[in-house]
Amino acid sequence: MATMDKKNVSMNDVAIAAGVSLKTVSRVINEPDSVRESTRDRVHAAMEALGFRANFAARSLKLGRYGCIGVVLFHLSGGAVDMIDGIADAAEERGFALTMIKKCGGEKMTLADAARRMSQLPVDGMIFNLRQMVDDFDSFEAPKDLKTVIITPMEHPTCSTVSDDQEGGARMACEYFLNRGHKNVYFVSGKKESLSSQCRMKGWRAALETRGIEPPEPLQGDWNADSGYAAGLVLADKPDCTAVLAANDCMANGVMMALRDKGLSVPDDVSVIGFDDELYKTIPNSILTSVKFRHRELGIRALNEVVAGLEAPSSRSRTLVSGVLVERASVRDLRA
Amino acid sequence: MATMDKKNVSMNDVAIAAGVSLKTVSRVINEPDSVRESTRDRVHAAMEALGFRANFAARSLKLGRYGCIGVVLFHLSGGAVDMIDGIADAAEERGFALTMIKKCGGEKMTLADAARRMSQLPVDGMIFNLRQMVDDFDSFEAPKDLKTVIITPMEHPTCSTVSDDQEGGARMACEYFLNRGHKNVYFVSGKKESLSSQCRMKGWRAALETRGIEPPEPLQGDWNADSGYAAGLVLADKPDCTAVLAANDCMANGVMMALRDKGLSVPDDVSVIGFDDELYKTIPNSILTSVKFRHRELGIRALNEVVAGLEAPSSRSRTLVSGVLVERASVRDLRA
DNA sequence: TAACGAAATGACAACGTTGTCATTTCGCAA
DNA sequence: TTGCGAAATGACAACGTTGTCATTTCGTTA
Repeated sequence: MATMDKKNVSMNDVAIAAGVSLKTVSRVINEPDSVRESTRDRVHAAMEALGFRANFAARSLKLGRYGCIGVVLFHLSGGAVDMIDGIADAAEERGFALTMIKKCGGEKMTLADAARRMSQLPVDGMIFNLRQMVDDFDSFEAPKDLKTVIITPMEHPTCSTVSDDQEGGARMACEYFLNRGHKNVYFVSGKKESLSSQCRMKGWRAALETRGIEPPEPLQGDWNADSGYAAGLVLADKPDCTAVLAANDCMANGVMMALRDKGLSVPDDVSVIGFDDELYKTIPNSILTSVKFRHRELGIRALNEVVAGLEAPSSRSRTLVSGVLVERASVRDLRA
Repeated sequence: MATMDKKNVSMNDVAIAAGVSLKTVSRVINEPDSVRESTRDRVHAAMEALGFRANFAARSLKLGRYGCIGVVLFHLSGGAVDMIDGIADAAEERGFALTMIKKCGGEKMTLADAARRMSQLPVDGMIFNLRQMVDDFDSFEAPKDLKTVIITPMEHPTCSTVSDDQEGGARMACEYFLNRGHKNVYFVSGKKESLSSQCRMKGWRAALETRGIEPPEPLQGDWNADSGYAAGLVLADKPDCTAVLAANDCMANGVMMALRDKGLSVPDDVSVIGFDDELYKTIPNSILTSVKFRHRELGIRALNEVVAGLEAPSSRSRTLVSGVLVERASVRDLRA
């Protein structure tokens, strides 16, 4: 039995109900201190009574900004949760909301298409979460008035980028092996098209070559344990294989299981390192040493980068978030 | 060296450049067929030349809607990725974008607070992803003009809800045991505050009681493998324990490892079922039978429910998305 | 009490679209 | 050519805010 007069209650309605001008209502919302307390109370009472809610569209139209950051998901993988979590938290902290769309697969998976769609939405800047290669990566130009940050390990000619230091993480793991007397490191990759996998492989290769070691042929996996197991069976037969770097923990676990099934011990016979440090969730007393990336931190950095660039959309920076080696017992020190 | 005249190009600028009226530009965008082809081309050319992008705020203000659905994340867990994926896909398909905010922990974690924030943002309706209890759940009333769907296993007095049928899934798993001759089923729970865990436990209890079986004391876990391992050590000593239902796959794996370490075989001595069907990703040749929930489907349903209710925000419905039992080899048929 | 500066409030335009309704232009038959 | 209905286009208001500037009210001092 409340007011059914109009669909939405406007500031004007509140103003009339409170016996003040529209502008005063506006002030109560935006600069409360400039309104006398008695007036303010009256307005608040009227807002409450009428169920007033400020109109986002009108406000944004006048202000020329939205208070929203766009997020484009090109790909949704496990690590993405933590990253989104970081983005969302950082956004909340800075008073921004997120506007999200998904552009997976299909012809539409280009940066240009995503940017076109985003720029029709309420956003002051945007973040692209790109985990695979897209056709127009190099040729893409972001809208000049919309700060754009791409989460990708590749460098972009005009946009800011943020990434885990996947390459550095892989290098770190290799050096960890080599510093403990291992003469070579085998590598089990993830899916071919994954940029993460490619970067991890690149880092592995670089680390070996730096030491003058010829990298052996990498084994192709698909992120899942079964492919790691298959790789492990092959590796078990290589007498020179004392160290294996797997592109994620699941495959590393597969490798370890295969080695054991072949009568080899980890770490006594073969040492193993994985990525993502998530095996402990699934395996009790897990011994797997693993390179962990701080996805949450990544998201936070990406958001901060966008917000920092709102005033200067054409600025460009490159941020790398380093990984951490979580040491457990899966690596043997051959020097001992 | 392009136009630096104004910050943003408006329809009016395009109209002048194309030598038509502002309204004609509007028509080119919204009802192209009502504009002569030659005129249309001229306008398109002008839009291209000036880099015109329609202003979201002005458009929404006039139309009275945003084309965005709000999503509130109260909690961000593993299954949430797939759910968000489903929501995003369904939204994309129906031409909606998502407006997302996070409300985790703290005093602010009430439905009322989330609704207040959301209703200041560009949204036509909203989805709350609620995996834990909040104080004001029962007393909460959604804004009358904003369709609200809550993803939660609990029924809500006024809002539509969507949920996995966690209870049914647990019941299904128990009956699977009982139908194969098991006389009792032990249960390993997840974290106490988790609604999922509570519902799974409820279903387990109900299934046993329906058959006149007194449910044994449930074992308290925390979702991770180590807690499952601890539970497994306890269960290994119970002579009447032939069947274990663990509230997720990680703990189920912990249980299995403990049983094996105690010299018991799965499934010969003890049968095990888990939840979420994700062990195969981490364990090669996994034998764990598991109840899988279709999180993606859940997200799709939630979004569709919101969109369907946009015109009638006060409508209310309850949707349950059933789980699926993925059969592997971890359950022994005692009748055989 | 008068005069004054500061504080509080108000009137009005503007943001960039779309809806309404009026006007112009077009194609075609007489 | 003229006339006519339909198609194409345009003028103007409106959506609900906030910024600008003018006006009113207040508290203080002379």
